[in-house]
Amino acid sequence: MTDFDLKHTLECGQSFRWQRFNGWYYGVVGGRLLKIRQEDGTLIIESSADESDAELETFLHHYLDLNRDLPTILRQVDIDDYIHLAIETFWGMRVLNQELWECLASFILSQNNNVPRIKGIIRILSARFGESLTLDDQVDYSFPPPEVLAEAGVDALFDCRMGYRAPYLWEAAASITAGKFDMDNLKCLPYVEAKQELIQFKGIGEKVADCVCLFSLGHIEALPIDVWIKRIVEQIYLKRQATIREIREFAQSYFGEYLGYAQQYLFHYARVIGFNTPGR
DNA sequence: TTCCAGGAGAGAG
DNA sequence: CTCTCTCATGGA
Repeated sequence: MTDFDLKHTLECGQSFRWQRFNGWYYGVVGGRLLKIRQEDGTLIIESSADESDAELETFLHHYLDLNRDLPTILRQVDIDDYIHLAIETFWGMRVLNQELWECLASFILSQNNNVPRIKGIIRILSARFGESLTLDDQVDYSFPPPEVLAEAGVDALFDCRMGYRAPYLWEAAASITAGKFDMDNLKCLPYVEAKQELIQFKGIGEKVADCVCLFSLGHIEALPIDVWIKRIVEQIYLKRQATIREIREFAQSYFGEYLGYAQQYLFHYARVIGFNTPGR
């Protein structure tokens, strides 16, 4: 395994489920609690589930997006000094393929919210409605499926401190439980159609739909435009205020088909390092 | 105290 | 179509 960095991949704000402890990353994926550590080119993994190494490896290869040719992608978007620094700094960071329902639900909760608090809400939600999983002395909880949250009711969700987003999450859970929305079909649709379907949910707009397309459905051309991406494009590239549409049109023509990957490097770099363009 | 966060819906114009 | 106001929460 090459061109992969576990730390950057799990800490760049695309997933809300991983936490570092004693040099390991613990997280729940696919109903199992995992602990992972990277030593140079190899990953050391333990699972709470009773499964074969081959099974786990296949799952993780897809989840961590290891099947994609990262150098080719990064070479293609490495076209100016600022993103070059981002790529250099976070080389090996990959865009995850997260589970659809958890990703959709998580990003409904993400609107007008910050990463630490999103993580907190998801932790409460999982602890209250998920199933307990144990690995070593660590305990965590699976993400509750739609039918469990639909059954729980809006008030119970509101008690998880998610504020006005509670009815959005509940309606999505109820609609999926009632069979009004086909999650498997969504995985088969091309980017533009998948995004269009996602926007039908109350509480999912263009930005959250793009997050689901990028972080779960494998559409690496998707561009979620949040306050950070808006600031980056305005300050670093356009050097003026711009509308969401202008930002999208610029970014698509500038970065091309791997826009989603470019976006994640820019997002993480701006948040962690800042907006200073390399003096030259 | 006010501002901000991986925004979106409702209403006005 | 675009612009503005509002929404619950907690940390800075």
